[in-house]
Amino acid sequence: MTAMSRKEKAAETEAALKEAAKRVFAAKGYLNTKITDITAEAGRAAGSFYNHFASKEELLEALLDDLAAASDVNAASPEHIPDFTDPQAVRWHVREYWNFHRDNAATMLALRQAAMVSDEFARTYARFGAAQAADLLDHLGYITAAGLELPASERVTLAMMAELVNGFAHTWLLDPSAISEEEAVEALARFVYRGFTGRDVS
Amino acid sequence: MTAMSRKEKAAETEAALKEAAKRVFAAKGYLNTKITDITAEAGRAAGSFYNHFASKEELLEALLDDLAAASDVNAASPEHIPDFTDPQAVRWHVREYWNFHRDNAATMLALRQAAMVSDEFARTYARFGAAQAADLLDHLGYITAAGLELPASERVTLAMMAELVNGFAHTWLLDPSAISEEEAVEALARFVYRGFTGRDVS
DNA sequence: TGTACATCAGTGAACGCGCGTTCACTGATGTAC
DNA sequence: TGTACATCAGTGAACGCGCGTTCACTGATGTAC
Repeated sequence: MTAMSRKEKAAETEAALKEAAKRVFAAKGYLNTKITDITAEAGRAAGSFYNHFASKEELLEALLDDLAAASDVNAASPEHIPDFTDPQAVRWHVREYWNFHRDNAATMLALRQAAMVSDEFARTYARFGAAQAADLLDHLGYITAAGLELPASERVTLAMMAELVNGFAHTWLLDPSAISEEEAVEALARFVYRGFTGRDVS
Repeated sequence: MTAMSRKEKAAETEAALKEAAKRVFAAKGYLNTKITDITAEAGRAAGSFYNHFASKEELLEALLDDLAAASDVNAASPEHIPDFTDPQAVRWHVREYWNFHRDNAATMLALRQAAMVSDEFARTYARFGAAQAADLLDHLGYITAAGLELPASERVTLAMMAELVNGFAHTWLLDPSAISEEEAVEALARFVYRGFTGRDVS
């Protein structure tokens, strides 16, 4: 281990705490995790935690900031098709959500758990859902423009989709052996496409 | 207040604690509720709780037992149609789930929250889902028998439906003003029917 | 380049708050004779 | 029917555990001159 400046050392400890937190959250859940579980996993003293975060809540907020920063990167992809009358477009979006949940499983689990006990995080969680929905609103327009009928208003239709995809991904993460990712994405995409359009994929 | 036998008095206190618990769970959630919140709401002393329940977990189990006993009553209804190629049959089942969640909102919320921190309750929650699914397995047979294709295997299809209906009902209970119950049931029924059959309701 | 002092990240034992749980006590109901 | 004692539901102050949080201390890095 080479010599480090103070800033470097502090940044490294902070990163170690965040990574340790994600591992511990994934293993035993956010609500069951004690501050000392995180510091122990990170190989630091208990007091060190408070040099970087005022509380477990603040650490979670930091994780959420990281997550928001990371997901901005792959926002505009060339494969993106907004026309939801095309099953491929729906499948692509479902896969995006799926990958997001899989890649950020620990943080999303923590957020869902935190939302159960804190109004603050409940609002944050709702904001996540609203942001997802906003991106898709115009995509539904292609369906009505093609003369097809949504199952409900745009807002409610998107809420149902979010519940289905997020909930299924969350449940899958608790037992990943139940079904392969490809099967899961395919099943969700087909269910959602049918729900949206009232017709089958083929 | 007329004189009561010991048994009667104890039963009344136990009932009062359960009812108080449901009110407090609904107001602030299971995980945020302290034993003394329940006894205060019930108008009893803190120590009284332990004459009836060894812990908050045991109280929740008692609530779940009550719930199971109550739901056995209206099991076989004359309106029940198992043929899921009929949109009415799907709508009827969705409404049943919806009513169940609405009528037992506090207990179901508590169960969902308890499942986040306890493997024991996570298993109980999973058992609830499995019991729902078992009742519907043969209903899906009507769809394949009619030459229609499910979006995935029977097991996965039912898991998706459960996620959608339970999740949406749960979210709705947090903000019942967003949409009327009739609209919610209609939207869910249509989405599910389309997802199951690949065709529209009409 | 060297010395003296300041600053800071990290440490871990100790503190103290919150809340679950206990228990000696009260008053009422049940039982024995 | 009456008396004496036993039993039990309920009470609430007090106890104590668990865990978040603090803080005096250490050793290393940064700064002043």
